[in-house]
Amino acid sequence: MDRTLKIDDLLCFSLYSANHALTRLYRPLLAPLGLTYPQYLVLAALWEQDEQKVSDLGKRLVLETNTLTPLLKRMESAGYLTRRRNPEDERSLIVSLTDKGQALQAEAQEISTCVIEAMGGDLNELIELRDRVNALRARLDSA
Amino acid sequence: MDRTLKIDDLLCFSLYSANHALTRLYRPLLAPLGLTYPQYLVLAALWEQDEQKVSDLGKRLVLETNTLTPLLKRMESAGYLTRRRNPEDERSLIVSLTDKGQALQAEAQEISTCVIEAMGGDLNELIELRDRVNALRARLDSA
DNA sequence: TACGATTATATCGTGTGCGATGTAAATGGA
DNA sequence: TCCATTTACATCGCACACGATATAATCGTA
Repeated sequence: MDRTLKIDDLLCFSLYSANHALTRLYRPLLAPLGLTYPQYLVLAALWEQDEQKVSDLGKRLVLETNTLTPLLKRMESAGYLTRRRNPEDERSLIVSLTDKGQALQAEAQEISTCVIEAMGGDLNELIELRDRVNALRARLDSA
Repeated sequence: MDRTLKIDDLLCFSLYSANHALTRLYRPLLAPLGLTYPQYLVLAALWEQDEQKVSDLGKRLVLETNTLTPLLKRMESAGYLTRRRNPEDERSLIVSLTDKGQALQAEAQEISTCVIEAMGGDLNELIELRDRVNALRARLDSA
């Protein structure tokens, strides 16, 4: 019997669906902060390393400028970050956290706790799953 | 040391990013058929069981009617399926494959082969990963 | 049977994602 | 120096995804 067809569809659908479930989980947690999940990821990237170029954020999050530019403008309007031209290369734009953007990191700790709670399982299991999913993503990216 | 913060973000980001990578993988494979990945999932659901109500598809794919209605209309325009009122309950709509929609199942076999190839690894590993991701999704849905 | 509540789908607005294309700054020979 | 090429970001159009809301059909119950 050929098991080929279903496995692919179902693993793909698992990831698709788990991703939606996560977004649904984050939505009410982030809504009070006026953030969407992709916006939260941008903040997380900037908490890790402030003052990044748009292209750096794009590499880190694997998003194109046609996604990032309007997203960053919305976050700038909301007062979470600033965008200024790079004096050393006027083509590029440097994205920096505002005080308000910095301050959110503390609240994010609580959100993380909620999310881990909802994901159940122990941390080791989650870490192992993360590594396996990352390995799959790496294979897909190099394909 | 508190490892709490990063793990959550990175597992969530892993899923988010792996999902995007999969979509990018499918795009060029589905483009010749004029299909998007969510549309392909609808076809897959109908190949499994034809003549489903919109609400059935919504449950299967975990999508709301505000997503499905326009998507199904596009697929109807493309000639892959038909939408007709349920004579037994005029509120509901029955979605059925056309011959053209049925015929695509054969081509999907090739796409699956490409996708499994790109995901590398052996089938057992992919199946195990699928089960773990599904278990996570189940925990998230019940939270 | 009348009618408020429920159910199934549709519509609207906003925010991603991304292919295709545009624009300005920087780069690299000839 | 000149100018074609490349690079970095912006803009446009289309397709999800979903909260909020609308509408029509059905159901439940007095």
